[in-house]
Amino acid sequence: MGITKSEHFTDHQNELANLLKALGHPARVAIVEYLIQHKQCICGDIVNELPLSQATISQHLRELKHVGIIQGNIEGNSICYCLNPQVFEQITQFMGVAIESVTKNKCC
Amino acid sequence: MGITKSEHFTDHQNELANLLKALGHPARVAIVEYLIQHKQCICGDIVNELPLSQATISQHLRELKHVGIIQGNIEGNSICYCLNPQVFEQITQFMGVAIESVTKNKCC
DNA sequence: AAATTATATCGTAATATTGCAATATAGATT
DNA sequence: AATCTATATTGCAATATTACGATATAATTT
Repeated sequence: MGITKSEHFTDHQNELANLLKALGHPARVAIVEYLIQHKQCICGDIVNELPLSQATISQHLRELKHVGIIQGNIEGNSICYCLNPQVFEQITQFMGVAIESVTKNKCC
Repeated sequence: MGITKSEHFTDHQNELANLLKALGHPARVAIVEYLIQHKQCICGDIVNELPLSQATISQHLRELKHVGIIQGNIEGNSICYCLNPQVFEQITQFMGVAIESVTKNKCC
């Protein structure tokens, strides 16, 4: 079907899944890595850096923005994007719970 | 197109994206959460727990297994699945780098 | 105000994902 | 060996994603 039955899952499960899905594309990982490595984060720089068209990059940026991974601020006629640390902490917390669980009881 | 241009990205970017993508679905988050909460992790239990058909659960389990998030061990005629902590550590590390980067230089 | 620069959106084609019924496989039990 | 139980696979329909050219929008500069 291609349609995810979101209504059957908890808000937390849907939110976390949306975050992880947004990060689950190499171009978007590359964008986040670019933002990690550079203090300046003008959209055009990312377009020059990645082997994708301007339209495609813009689309990926919109997805990252939509789930709150990045935020964009208008600076003249360009847009400065930066990371929102909260979402990374949310993901880290989930990973931590998973790791802790496994160290406590390794069933197989 | 729907086709991701993996060849343009680094192995690390592709691997990380594949991991995150595999976790980027509420049913798979729910499966991982089930494995976190229970010591027993028989596939059939997950089928009973989640509002999806056996075929669909099996498909999600295969995806999680394929990227190494879970591993399955045969136990009689059923299969015991469990989490692989390494992948969670890999994700945590990336999140840590992102968080560290933002605290150092917040550009917007 | 016209031209330039930077980013977003639209439209569309190609491919991927999701979900399930039906069926296959494989170990366990009778 | 026939049956039962548990899981995987196949086939298919519906929907989502990815990518990009073309175009729109909006601020900047000439």
